[in-house]
Amino acid sequence: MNLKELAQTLGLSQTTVSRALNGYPEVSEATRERVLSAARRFDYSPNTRARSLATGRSMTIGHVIPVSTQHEMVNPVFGDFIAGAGETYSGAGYDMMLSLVDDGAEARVYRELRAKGHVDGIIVHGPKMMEPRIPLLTDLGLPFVVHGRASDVNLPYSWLDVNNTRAFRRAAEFLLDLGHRRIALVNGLEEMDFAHRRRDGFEAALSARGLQPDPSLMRSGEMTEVYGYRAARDMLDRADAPTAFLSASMICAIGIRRAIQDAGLIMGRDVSVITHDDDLSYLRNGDTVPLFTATRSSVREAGRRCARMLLDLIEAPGSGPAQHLMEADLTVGQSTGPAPT
Amino acid sequence: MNLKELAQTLGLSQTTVSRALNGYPEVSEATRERVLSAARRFDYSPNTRARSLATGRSMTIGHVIPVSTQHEMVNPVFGDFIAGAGETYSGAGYDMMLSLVDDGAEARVYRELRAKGHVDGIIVHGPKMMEPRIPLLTDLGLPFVVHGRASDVNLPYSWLDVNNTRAFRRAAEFLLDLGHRRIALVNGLEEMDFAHRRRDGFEAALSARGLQPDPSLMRSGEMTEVYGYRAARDMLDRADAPTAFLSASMICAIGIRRAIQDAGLIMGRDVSVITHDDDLSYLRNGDTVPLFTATRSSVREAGRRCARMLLDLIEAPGSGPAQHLMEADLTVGQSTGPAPT
DNA sequence: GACCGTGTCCAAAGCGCTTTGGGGTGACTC
DNA sequence: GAGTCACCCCAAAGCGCTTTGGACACGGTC
Repeated sequence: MNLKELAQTLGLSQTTVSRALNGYPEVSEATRERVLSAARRFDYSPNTRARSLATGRSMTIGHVIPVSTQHEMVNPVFGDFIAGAGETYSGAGYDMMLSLVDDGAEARVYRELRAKGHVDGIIVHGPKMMEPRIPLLTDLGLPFVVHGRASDVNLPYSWLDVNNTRAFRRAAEFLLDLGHRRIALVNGLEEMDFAHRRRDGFEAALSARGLQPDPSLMRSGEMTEVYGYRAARDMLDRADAPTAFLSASMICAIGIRRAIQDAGLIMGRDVSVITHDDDLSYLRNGDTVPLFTATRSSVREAGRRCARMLLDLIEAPGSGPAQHLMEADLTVGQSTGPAPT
Repeated sequence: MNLKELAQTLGLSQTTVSRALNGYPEVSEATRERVLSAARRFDYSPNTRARSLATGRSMTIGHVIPVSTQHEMVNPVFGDFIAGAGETYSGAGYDMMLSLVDDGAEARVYRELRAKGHVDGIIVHGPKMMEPRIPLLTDLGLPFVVHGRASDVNLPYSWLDVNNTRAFRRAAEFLLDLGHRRIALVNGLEEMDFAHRRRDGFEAALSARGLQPDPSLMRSGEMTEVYGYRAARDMLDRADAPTAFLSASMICAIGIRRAIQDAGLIMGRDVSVITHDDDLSYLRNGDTVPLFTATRSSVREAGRRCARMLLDLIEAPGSGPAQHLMEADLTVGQSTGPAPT
């Protein structure tokens, strides 16, 4: 059933039917009722392609996920982020489009998305420190919101980020207060902006206590379980092993815990661990008592808010870029304790 | 830049330009070259909405993800599945659309997708045993492929599934061969078809050895770390604790491992664990030596193949439904050993 | 009665593309 | 030299919707 047929059935023009359905005032209440009930009866809903061709709006948001072919890794927070964003979209009548793009081919994809008119806006995932996508999208005039930030970009743009620096600074201070002096950082890839900021926070905390960060206690890599395990295993094998770990993600932390156990040590007693916790639905941090001491910030909530920001940007284009910084809260769990003497 | 402008610039008609770009034979090679190079130069790519309005094909595949509002859980395998499917799509010029739908509202969403003409086909995720979506989609005439199967549906339809029954049967036999007699099953939600099949395989293995499955050793729930932990903790606390666990997912298994350790036991010596392993990119099963003995089947590969099946179905509608069963292989890791005497 | 709103509806253009149904040109046959 | 093909190209219709620019009727004003 399309508009034409529906109009014919009702003995009305397409114009009137369209207006009735879209809530325009130029149509009497009686007619509107008649149209609406017929639309329901015949299960009519307007063809999106035709509509968006006519309006110039696609009512679709694009998510471009960089997939590095070397690593073949899909960020595990992605599902939760999408779930949050999806809630906002479906409430507002938007659809969500996913493009998985090889690292590096992003420029082409953005240009295409723009030219094809496929999306009204874009969420940028996984910004690096110097993020060429930001000037590119600004240039293309496509509304976008970055999940995260890019330190080395000077343009104004919309972003939503967790206060990574402060979170990791506090976490490090917490460990220092417990007497730990040799603290390891098992970080994400440091070309990623968030990882860089976390390292900054970590180093700032050490420096404030007059400690030199030890490069041999800092690792950077993709946040898998195996990476966490190897990094921790490696450092624990040393004579001057760290007494505490700061981990970039729950998954890493699970690897670190495994390494601690394999070394015959006990987490929370012999070795302390603090991790960042994205509050993933399938990987909650313990039960009533948190398993890990953690800096927590819900990535699902981030998804909801990013989406909201983007829709606002699309619907009020004049409003200019907005920024939003979420604070992570430090919850104390069983994985930390005083430094062994 | 749109087709009209491009045609004007070249001094050709829209028809010719369109045909040149789409590889029709009615246009000379010289002209085609001229058109293609101009298209590149002006960064032209056809407006998808207009094109799909004209062709009746949207070149988009829909993924409808059920999100139960009670559980708020996004299946962690989802990211990897999508990554696999995405590879196939982008190779074939298809886009991917995601709809997150409250459990139960799916019927409405499918109808809408159909009426709006938004997608050419659909991947059905997470089929239950009696899956109303299958008759519905058949009825709507929308091509679809199910990732998984639905035991209680008698219509012919396309699916791709892992041989869950055999995988769990083999895993259970492996444990039985090691002398285990009290084996626990930490299963997924048993209304899900895959969980049901796994249970079948498990029970079949026991029965074949003349053992009665003990209902108090079988749990069913959403496959989170905490669920695995609780289930195992619970059972290990009993006087007649199981000596082995069969786990529905890596994430569960991590929880089970934690419970074993908390109970002061050693995995692989005191208690054995076999898990199903979806080969997630961020959660590889150990390093050179597999951590867990596992039935492994790559969900990313499943995504690739499901997508391929769907595209085939769309491009050759007459071909009828296809089925594909993937076998999981059993890899032996450090988590299993002879039953303690 | 002429004029002006106001409320309700409609015809037709246009969004950017594909595709149908020719049309013109030159080479080749007989 | 007329007829026949290829070959290359074009004008225009149509996909299903929104939106512009009226048209028409009816009541109220002066």
